[in-house]
Amino acid sequence: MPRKSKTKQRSGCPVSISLEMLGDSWSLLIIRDLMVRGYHTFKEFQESGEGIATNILSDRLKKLEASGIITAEREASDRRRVNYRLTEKGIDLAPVMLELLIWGARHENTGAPCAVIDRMAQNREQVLQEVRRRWQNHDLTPVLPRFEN
Amino acid sequence: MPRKSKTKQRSGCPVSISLEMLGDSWSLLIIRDLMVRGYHTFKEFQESGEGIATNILSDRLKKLEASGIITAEREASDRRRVNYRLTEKGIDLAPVMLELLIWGARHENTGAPCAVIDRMAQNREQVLQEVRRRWQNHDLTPVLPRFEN
DNA sequence: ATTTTTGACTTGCATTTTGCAAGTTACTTT
DNA sequence: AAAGTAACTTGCAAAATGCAAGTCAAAAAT
Repeated sequence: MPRKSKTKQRSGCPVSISLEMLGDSWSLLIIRDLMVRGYHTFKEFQESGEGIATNILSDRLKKLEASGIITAEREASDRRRVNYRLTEKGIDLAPVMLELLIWGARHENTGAPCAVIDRMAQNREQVLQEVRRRWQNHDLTPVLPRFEN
Repeated sequence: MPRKSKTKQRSGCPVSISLEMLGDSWSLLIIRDLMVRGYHTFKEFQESGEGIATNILSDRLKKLEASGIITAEREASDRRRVNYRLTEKGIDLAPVMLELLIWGARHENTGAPCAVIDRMAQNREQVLQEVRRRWQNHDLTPVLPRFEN
């Protein structure tokens, strides 16, 4: 009785495979923190305002690392700290993130000012270039602030 | 003791709010079926190759309807059938879907031929226009086939 | 050089969500 | 009238999640 796999059969559709990695409520929020807020430590994610539990955060970081979306590296100057960083594969999610942001802002009452979002929607390519530039330069200046409620 | 809400406090960030509606493994797959495959009935979603359980499918359809992303309407010619359809808000998810598709195809071994995806990535606007055109015309011709595994 | 604090996790346990099989109900077809 | 079909429900076990508390190594404070 060689039954190894958990019978979780999904199709080979790219969308389906993407969702196997990203299809939960937390993964993309962590990626947002890394991508547009310049967060890069456990504590920052934890305090990012969404209220993620530490065990779940720990689990998601592991899974994202296993998927090759982020890397984890201990800081040289303070060995307690772990620095999380997007890989190339991770930063390539910027277009998905941007479209999700624009969609949410357009169809829901969010804490984000419409003017800001409209301008981003008008200049998608520019925004994406800027996000990628900061990633390359290890520039942790936030692209967007926290939208408080 | 007026404690109504389940203390589920999330931030006002558009991404967070979007994920409250879409952040699970099934919702976006149903939307994909509606958007690019021309599926529109319970049975079609069920047989779409991802193996969703009927109780979950039923639940997600309700939630998507409650979020204003889809509508449900009984067919006149066969009152058993319920026709699901994307709303404007729903079809506006096309850019998110497209970017998710491109990302998945680029970074994972999917069942989708690279040439097809590359061409889509090169002509994003055209693809989006076509998707929207079909939606407007109630044209159920699939934009993409099922990528078998 | 101890003690305290900090960052990044585990662990235990109750609650919630999911997956699966088996109904059920309202039509339609034969 | 009987059989089939579409869209669900229901019941229950298994898995995932949320919450509070604890661990552990490294750094800061005393």
